[in-house]
Amino acid sequence: MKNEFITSRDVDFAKWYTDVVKAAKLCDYSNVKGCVVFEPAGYAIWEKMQAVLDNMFKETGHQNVYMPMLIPESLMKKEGELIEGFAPEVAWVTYGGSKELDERLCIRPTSETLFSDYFSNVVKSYRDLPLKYNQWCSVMRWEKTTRPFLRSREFLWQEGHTVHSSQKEAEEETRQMLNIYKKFFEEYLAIPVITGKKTEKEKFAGAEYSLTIEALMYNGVALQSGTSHYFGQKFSKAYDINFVNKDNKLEFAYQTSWGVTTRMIGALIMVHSDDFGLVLPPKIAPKQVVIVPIGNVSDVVSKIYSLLKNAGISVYVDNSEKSPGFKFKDAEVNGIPIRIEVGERDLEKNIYTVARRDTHEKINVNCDIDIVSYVNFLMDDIQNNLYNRAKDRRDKMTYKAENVEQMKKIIENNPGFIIADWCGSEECESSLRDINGLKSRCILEDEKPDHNCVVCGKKSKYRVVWGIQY
RNA sequence: CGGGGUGUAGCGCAGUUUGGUAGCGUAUCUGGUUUGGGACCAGAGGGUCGCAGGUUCAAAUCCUGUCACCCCGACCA
Repeated sequence: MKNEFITSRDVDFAKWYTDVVKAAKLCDYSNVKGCVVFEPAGYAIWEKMQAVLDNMFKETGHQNVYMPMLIPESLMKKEGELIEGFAPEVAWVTYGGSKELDERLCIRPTSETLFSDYFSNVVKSYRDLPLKYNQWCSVMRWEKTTRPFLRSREFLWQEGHTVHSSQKEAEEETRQMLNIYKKFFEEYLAIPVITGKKTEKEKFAGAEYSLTIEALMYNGVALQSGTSHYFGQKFSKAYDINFVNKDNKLEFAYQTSWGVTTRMIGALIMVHSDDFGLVLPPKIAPKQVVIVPIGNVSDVVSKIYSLLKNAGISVYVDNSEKSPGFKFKDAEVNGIPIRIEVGERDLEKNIYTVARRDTHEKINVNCDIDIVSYVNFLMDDIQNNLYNRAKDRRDKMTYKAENVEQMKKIIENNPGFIIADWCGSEECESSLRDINGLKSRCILEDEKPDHNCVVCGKKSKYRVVWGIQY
């Protein structure tokens, strides 16, 4: 029954992942390692994500802008931690035509420097603040190992950059954007996430602190899915972004940045999809319903099609020359949430056969029911089912550990999230890397540690989620 | 950067040991018959065998070099 072109995810997860990507035609490899071609099916998912997020950003007072792709080396180097963090993976432009450039230009790996430089020019007074900007663009990081959507050299993302006149307001912004990401993941992508603070070692280069949303994939591997950074005055001091405050004193501004990427497409695959191919939550699926006609049924098909389309449901009819069986498999591999089979044999009995992608259930539906309400009901149910299924799995794969031995045992048997208390020392944190590359995912801010440090046994400062990451 | 592997039709592969006309499956195209879980028959098109050099009457095959990609480590927002 399962798709013969797709390796089972329980046999070889990495192969399964690329099989699903290829079978659903989400992207194709290009001539440059780590740079992929986004094919229509993959780009449509991104456009849907963009539409929802962009609306959320605008509702919270953000405006879109666009910064250059190239950053002069001198500008890039003004803030020390950032360049130190990104230096190994930036790509440089050294020639303009045939002439070697006096100063080389880096292809943006992230745009803090450009935004900060711009902000320093335009921010004069507290009356100019806050500035709440976002840009949709691609960035480049010269990664050594690459995988479609999860880690590529060029990837698409949004990066929000804001400037505020007070620490409080900037920190509130950092929280707000993290919550927007959490809401987007849980309500639209149907992916439950853990939120928390990155450790000093894992935080963004140049940030005072970084907040993160962490999701757990089907195979128990963690995926850093979105981050929101509080910069305090680090960049404003390096780039001279100051303003006259209400007391007529010069003050450095407070900044944030936050971003999510096309990696979210990878998360959708690794959380929801199965051995039949892609599975998409209805709220993010570019195509929500497919109608498969069997035999001479065009009148009924066009009636259902119009009803659904006029109700704002994304529906298409598979009128290709292929056999019905092929169309069923095709709808499955492409992750269409609902398939309506309209066949002569069924119509004699006054029914349609409706198949849902998440459970593979086939339902006989009476032709007299209100098809629009039924499809809407089913989409809600699929959306909820996908979320609950992912959450149950994540909860089952979330463990507690009190010492290194327990952590080892857990990771070697069933990878997942491990909750364990930690003293806060970088030595203890780093030493856990020896266990299959175990890293801290985030500090749980709302929970207090009640055990000693898993590594050194001294008093704990934090309760931390650990995991193996992509 | 270290260890291993692979480059042959769009995709998946055989052929390399032992040098001798470039093959198979699938996809594509044409015609016909089909349609309830990846239809069938007949025909057709498609190749710098990763690249460069060498040995040879003759190289996908042997030798040397080189490049790319994949996997495992290391490294890494």
